[in-house]
Amino acid sequence: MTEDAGAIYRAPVGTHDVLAPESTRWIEVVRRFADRAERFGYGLVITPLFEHAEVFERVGASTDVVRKEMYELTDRGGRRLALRPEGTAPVVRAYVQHHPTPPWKAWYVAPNFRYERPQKGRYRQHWQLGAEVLGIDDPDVDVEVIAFAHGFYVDLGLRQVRLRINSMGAPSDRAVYIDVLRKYLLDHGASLGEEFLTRAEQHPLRVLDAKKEEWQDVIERAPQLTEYLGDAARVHFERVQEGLEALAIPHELSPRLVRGFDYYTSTTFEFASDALDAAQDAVGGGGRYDQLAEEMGGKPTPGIGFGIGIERVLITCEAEGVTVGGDGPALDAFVIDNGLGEASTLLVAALREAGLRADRAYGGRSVKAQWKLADRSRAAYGVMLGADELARDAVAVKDLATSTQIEIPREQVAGWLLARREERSK
RNA sequence: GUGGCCGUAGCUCAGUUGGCUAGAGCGCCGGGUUGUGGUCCCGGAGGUCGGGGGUUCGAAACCCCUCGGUCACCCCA
Repeated sequence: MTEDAGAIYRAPVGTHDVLAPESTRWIEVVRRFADRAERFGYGLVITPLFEHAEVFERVGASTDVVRKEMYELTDRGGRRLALRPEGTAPVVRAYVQHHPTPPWKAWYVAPNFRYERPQKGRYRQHWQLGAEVLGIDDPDVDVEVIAFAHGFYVDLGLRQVRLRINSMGAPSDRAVYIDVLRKYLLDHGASLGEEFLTRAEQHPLRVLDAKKEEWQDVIERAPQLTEYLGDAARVHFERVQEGLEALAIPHELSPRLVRGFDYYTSTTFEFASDALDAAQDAVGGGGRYDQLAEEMGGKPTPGIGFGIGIERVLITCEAEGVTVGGDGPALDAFVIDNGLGEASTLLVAALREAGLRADRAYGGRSVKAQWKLADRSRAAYGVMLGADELARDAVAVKDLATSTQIEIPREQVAGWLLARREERSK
């Protein structure tokens, strides 16, 4: 063992192992999202964990994610690859490659990788749930996509998640605006220091979401993007808002909402939780990216989608006191063997094959110890088989919550336990 | 990349101005008479005090380095 052993044999910085029972919350969140995707008519898309680095470079040269947070590698064939730092680019790449019939509605659950200093709600590997629709620019799709995400939070029981929306306009609108904004910032921020001026010059939009106190005055008085929308973008944005209102989805206009990727056009939105500290309060976000497919060498294809951070969702649930997944019995039965061995092994096997969740102890533990394990396992029933029961071709079944115990013919146990489970789920 | 705080049993933590075989609660294992858990009682296992170096008669405590955790900034999910 070297002195580094303590650092080597542990999850790398910014990554975490998720074990049960914590992991059961994860699978539940994913399951809810998958159900919802199915109800909305989205199909699962699975893309590689890594792509050619260029795929991600298309998401924008001014984004930090691309500039300094990508995990890049060169494979043995000399290819420049990168671990996925965000979910949309690979999906668009898959669309361009396979040209499925539009509108193509796809959802995904996948880890993203960003090389940054970890802190609460921010990790080097984090998981995102997401959905994308390619091939149609109907504002109704924007509304549907937003409703999909919004409903997901509501389903989970979250009440403090707020929706903010904005429009980035058409690329031409945005180009005009960026020039206006840059000029404004340079004119009014001369006293704010070099960092401000550099950013205003190079990435004026990035100034809008800066958190620096000293900058806020200038930022608040800045011209707003929505004032520079062309007719098409303005009408589109109005229809999105009307759609949200029709579905009674609360939302607030957020003229300074600029998302982290350069590819956004038109509608952009973000879900933030009041239960989280402002620094990392975004629990999901997305928007339209009508140029991205074309930038990847495909035909001009509009698209819109969102990503939701699973870790942040779970943190939010915790902050709001919302429990994900039930805390009912984890097992239907825990089988206790009293000196028989094989007969008990067969019983567990039979219960499992019958569709019941059943477990047992190993290593020849005492009967007392086995009952203790049955209790710890959060099983609904302890099912004991010993010489006495075997003689009567029965098993002893004890309700671990009420401590009442009865005897049931061996061949009826599975059916009986299934019936009890049925009752519990009502 | 920059900065603050922290690092003692599986977990949460105590360890007084450096000084007795390093403790507690929870958890884990066993027992409380022969086949029954969750309460209670008794007992037990488990720690190179993150790692390395230094100061000292003596360090878990002090100093340096290093690794790790955590939080914040930048920015994002």
